[in-house]
Amino acid sequence: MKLSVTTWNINSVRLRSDQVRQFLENERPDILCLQETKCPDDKFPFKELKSFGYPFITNVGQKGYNGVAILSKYPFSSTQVMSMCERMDARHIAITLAPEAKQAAGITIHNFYVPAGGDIPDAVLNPKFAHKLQFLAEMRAWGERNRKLGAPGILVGDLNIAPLEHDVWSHKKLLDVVSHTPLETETLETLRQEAGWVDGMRHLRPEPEKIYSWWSYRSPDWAAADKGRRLDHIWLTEDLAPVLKSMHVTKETRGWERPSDHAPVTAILEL
DNA sequence: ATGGTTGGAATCCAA
Repeated sequence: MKLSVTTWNINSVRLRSDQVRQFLENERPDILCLQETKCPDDKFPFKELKSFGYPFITNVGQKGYNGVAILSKYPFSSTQVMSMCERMDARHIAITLAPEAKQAAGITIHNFYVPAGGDIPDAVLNPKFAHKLQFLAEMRAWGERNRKLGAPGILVGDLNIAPLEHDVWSHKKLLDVVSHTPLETETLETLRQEAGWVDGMRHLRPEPEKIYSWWSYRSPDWAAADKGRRLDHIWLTEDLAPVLKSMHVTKETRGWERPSDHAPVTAILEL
């Protein structure tokens, strides 16, 4: 069987629920992980999203900021929410697929939304950058514990870091820009490798191919300028790497009217 | 060197 998983920072699920519908109609992934839903739990559009053919939904939200959700065609046997940095921030949610998901049963899918980190890449001058580093430190500690469980897993999300040289439009120009500083990129690569995750996109499409999933709203002609960054990731435990068949970015959505600044990233596995 | 845009909530903050 095929299992397809998409991650998409939607930047307001209520404003863009019709774009979610259009994307799901076009691609029909089995699982859709959303970040930045920006929606308190009592206003989350469960019914509407279910009507798109995804009867199993889990969500953790908050008013105005953050928020993560997972839509699934298959039932899950458990859900999990981690509180990071001792805050109530809704930045993680996970599911484990139930027996009805057949060969995919038992796979856990973690959906993360890493803090953006503000503008100044200095933890002393900028508390938001300090928060990002603390979040990464907690992800590292969690990743090591998680690896010892030895369970098959997929980690997706807006990690707000473009780790490799060809994950940004200009490596040199972005070395001092939050999301591509050596401190961030090295920290992310180290925690990924320590926890045994394979970067799905680069596993199939190694450098020097340029791959982006985000284009700033501030660029007047984002498509022509193409000053993108690969901030959205799908990582797999090593046992799942051999069954990863394809990875793609749906750049089309970035050209839709009133788009999210992030495009969906999808992995297709053959289990 | 600077400012550029967006969403949500409240007249600014986070991205």
